[in-house]
Amino acid sequence: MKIDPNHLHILSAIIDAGGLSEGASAVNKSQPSVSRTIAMLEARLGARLFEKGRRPLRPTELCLTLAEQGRIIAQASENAGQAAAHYSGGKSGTARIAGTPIFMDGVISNMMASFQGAFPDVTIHQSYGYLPDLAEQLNAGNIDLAICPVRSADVPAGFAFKPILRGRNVIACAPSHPLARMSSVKLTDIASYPWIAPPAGSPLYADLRGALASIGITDFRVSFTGGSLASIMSVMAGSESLTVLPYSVVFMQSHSKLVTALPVKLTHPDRELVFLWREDRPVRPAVQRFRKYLEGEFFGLANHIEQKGRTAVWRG
Amino acid sequence: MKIDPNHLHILSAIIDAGGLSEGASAVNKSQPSVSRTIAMLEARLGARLFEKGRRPLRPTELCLTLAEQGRIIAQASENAGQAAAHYSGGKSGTARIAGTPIFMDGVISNMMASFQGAFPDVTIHQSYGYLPDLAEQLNAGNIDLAICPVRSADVPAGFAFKPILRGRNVIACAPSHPLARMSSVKLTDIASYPWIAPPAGSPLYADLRGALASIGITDFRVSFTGGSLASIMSVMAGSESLTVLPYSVVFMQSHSKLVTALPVKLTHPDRELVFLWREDRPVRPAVQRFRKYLEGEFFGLANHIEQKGRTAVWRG
DNA sequence: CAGTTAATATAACTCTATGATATGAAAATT
DNA sequence: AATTTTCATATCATAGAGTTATATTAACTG
Repeated sequence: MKIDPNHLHILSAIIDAGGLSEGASAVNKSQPSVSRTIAMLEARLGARLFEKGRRPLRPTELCLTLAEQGRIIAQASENAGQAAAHYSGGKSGTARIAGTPIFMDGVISNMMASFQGAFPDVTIHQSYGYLPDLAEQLNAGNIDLAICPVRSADVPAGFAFKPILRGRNVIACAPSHPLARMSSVKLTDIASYPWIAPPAGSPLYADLRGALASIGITDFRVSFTGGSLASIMSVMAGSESLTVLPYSVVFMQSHSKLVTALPVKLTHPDRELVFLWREDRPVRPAVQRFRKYLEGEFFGLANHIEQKGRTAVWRG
Repeated sequence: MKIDPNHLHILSAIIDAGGLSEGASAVNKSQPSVSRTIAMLEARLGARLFEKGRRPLRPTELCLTLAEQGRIIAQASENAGQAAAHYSGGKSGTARIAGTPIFMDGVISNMMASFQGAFPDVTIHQSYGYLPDLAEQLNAGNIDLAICPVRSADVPAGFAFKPILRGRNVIACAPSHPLARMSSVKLTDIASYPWIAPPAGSPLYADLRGALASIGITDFRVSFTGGSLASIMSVMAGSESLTVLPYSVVFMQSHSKLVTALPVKLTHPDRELVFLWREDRPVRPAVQRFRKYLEGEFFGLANHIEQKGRTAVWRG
């Protein structure tokens, strides 16, 4: 015997509300509607659900048994509605994000942590890559959102993008570095220290060459290359090496007292940090919410950077 | 967001069956039907449930969440159907039965025990009473079925009844009783022993007087009166008292070695043991099944009684 | 890389179930 | 007995769900 889940739901509503009319309004239906529903159910079951001719409607034992299941159904339906609303509001779901390693580790990871605090039901899958790879992953549908520094003109066709931070590179070193205590840094001072080169293929590597060229340094010694942000930081802390990093990364990591920026004005790279996604694909709510969250974080970050950078870094 | 439980059920069926067409047949619907249902659901939710343009239908994470609830709903619905079928088949539910104490304790209780073994989900409420009280309880709807000895003509109006056993009383005593070893019992022997009188008001009490009168005994000494079957049996076992009991009771209790019937032929009472119920009230399946079960048991019992009684009791 | 196959989507139409309002009937209460 | 409360019934409109037939399209195959 197949019983319509809706009917069971109505049944439980009647029992719980303690009356046919009350039950009807509990499920947003009219009293005649549920009355007929019950009558049909009784006919199909071949058994009474309520004792005949008793005015405070008295449920049969079968009725109570079925109402029990109805309650389960109501709950499940409610849960489903909640889940859908949650999902549509971006409060649950999955966001798959990828970006260049230094930014992901140095900036985004912090923001992901606070996002997770606010939206614990959103699962974030993080991975790394540079522009060509990121574009490919987006095309394959393996990730939802990419974050990387790129020239607007270089954005491949078919992608939507949104700039979130202007590129601003600085020369970074350990706070204990001899140059870090000087109020102004001369180019000749810089030239004598070894350099940590970012991973080959990363935009930062090109930035390093460009930035040094802009201040007249064309010949420099590389003491360490490759590695993640964590290894760069470690090497920097234990040596007198210098490197070029986005100021946003230095800023976010400054609390760790492992890195500081030298007051040297480099020419800014012509790239911007942008969000990239496929414009033809629907954006899942969780991804949308995650992106909006990051945009907000980056907005605040950009202000802080402008403020502090002007006084502490670009004063020269 | 309110979601139709049926849709969730369909969703889970699709997931579990591993395809839209398979899912459709799993819920006894056509493929286009469920296809459209899914399309409508997606429209209402404003989110995809299956990834677009993938042929082995690939469910979205939201879809899986909702399908989970759908599975719960399917299960509940199934349970309800089972419960209804069980109930309609009389395999679950409640049967409220009442009868005269001696019969209930001496005969029915055994049958109830085996019935419970066969139908453990049927709840039996048992109570005691004599005809006037039983009729009242039936009228009030407090019990579903009464069992008591009654003359057909005495059945009150509005009641249906079904005879299940002809009245056959015997003189009962302990197996250790001096008379129990005699192959034929003379009236003068009987006259010298004390009697246990059944509860006043019970049909058996009248039977006792009538039975003894039929064999010429009008003056007898009552050593014990009232009490339940258990107390009568106890008193009988510890004394040389005699009593009158329905042979069915003696027969059913004979395994206990506490009681036996004397080979004395009493005139049978003009009452029969009958089922009584209100003919205007619907009979719940559990009650129906219980009554049918008892009828079967009594049919077998009647045969055994005829057989054994003829050789062991009424041989005189 | 056509061509085939299998699976899903769409179209067109029917019909049942459900919705609402108005109203009748009956139990419970006063 | 009158009144109130509560449930049942009648009638009609309509959305949803069912069907079959057919178009589309992803995946497979040689």
